[in-house]
Amino acid sequence: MSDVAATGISVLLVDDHPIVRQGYRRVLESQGDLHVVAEADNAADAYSAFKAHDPDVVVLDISMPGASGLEAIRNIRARSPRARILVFTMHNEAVLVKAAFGAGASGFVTKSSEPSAVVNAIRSVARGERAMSDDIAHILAEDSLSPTGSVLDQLGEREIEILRQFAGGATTEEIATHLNLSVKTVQNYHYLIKTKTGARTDAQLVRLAATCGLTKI
Amino acid sequence: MSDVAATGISVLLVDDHPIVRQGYRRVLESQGDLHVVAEADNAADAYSAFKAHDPDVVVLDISMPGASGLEAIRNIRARSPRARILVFTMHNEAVLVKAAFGAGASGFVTKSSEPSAVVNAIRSVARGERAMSDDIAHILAEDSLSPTGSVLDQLGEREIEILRQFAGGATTEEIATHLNLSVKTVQNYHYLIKTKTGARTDAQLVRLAATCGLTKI
DNA sequence: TTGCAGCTCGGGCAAATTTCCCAAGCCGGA
DNA sequence: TCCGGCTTGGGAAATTTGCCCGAGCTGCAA
Repeated sequence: MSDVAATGISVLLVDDHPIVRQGYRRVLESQGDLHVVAEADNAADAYSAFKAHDPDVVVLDISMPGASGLEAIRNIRARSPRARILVFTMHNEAVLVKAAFGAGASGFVTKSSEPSAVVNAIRSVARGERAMSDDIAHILAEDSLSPTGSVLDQLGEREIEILRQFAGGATTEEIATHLNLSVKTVQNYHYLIKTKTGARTDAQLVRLAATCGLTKI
Repeated sequence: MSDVAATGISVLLVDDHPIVRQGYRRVLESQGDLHVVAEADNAADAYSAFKAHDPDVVVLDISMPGASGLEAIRNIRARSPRARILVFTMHNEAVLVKAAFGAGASGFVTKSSEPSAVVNAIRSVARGERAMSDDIAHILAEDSLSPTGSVLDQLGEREIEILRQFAGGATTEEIATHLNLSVKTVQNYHYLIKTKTGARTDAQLVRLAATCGLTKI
């Protein structure tokens, strides 16, 4: 990590698609000061690659739906709190952004950003600054103005877990079994989640979970 | 299009994320024989870029859930039936693959493929051959062995319409009103669709509709 | 032409689920 | 300590599902 200005910025690239990784690698290395020292295609490998290479910045581009992205952030930060992690994803839900920063990310950039914005974000993060793309800033700004907050953060941990499993296609009984709860309790959560989120339909619930990155489709 | 061997292969890149596009561009151009002559980030632009540049191959990487990807394929093929289109996406549903080929795609490669597989697919498609990545071939093979066929084409027109509205978040009553049907009829369709598709849950139904491009999320 | 097959539309009725309302234990903060 | 929020579930009415049924229509094929 030492002298960034002199040695350039070492980057660990995490993305589950090989070609995408190769593409990013070329874009980043064409900048001169950015060097991709390792790649990974899943959370576990990302963690071991981080331990092995101690990069200045981790660019995390996993599809994110599962909590695996957040877990990867937490794992890395738990090991080395000075790690700089830039989340780079196509998702732009306020909840997800907040969750990422809460888990310890230093930056959040969407794929719709210009390449220059991305490399600048990497440099900012490497300097220890917080970074986010314009669209993310707007989304967070909107979110902070809305009195309701952002749909999902009005849900408790248990509610989120049940919503995730439900949106994943599990039946009420299956969820009850998984979580060792009474069917009645799961039914009540189901109802509670619907009223809290304002979803009138199971389908709306699934869409909500999907747009929030709670589940992938 | 003329002499591919001598002039190389001209490529139109369609993807909604600029950095992803730039990454692909670099990967492709490093091959020597592949030249990215234009880029587009949506279906409409893809069509006009195609008209303007008449590329040998269109590499189409839109996120695809919406039908816009299929429409882009149909539009381009309608204008010039000899167009070669290689779909390049993270989705790997058999229905989607079939739909893409049905719409006139020449190839289908997933993002989990190796970069070499992708560039080889582009070359194959440019030669007029059909191309698909190994995982897609397996998925189609599996699908062809399943007696059920491809999930959605066992549904009637009305069933598909009701599934679309349902997955879009409409209640049973709303659907009945929209289509001027009895609530009971819609309920019966709902049930029928579930049994036909094998979905045990409304959530699974929504996911099915989404992966089939019936609804976007 | 007849007849079969499949789609569309809905009734009926028991079983299951959802919808609300309520209560109790637990825990963290004021 | 007390309040508020999370978690866990019971109860009962209302609604929906699951499944079976019939009827009208269309197209296709014998």
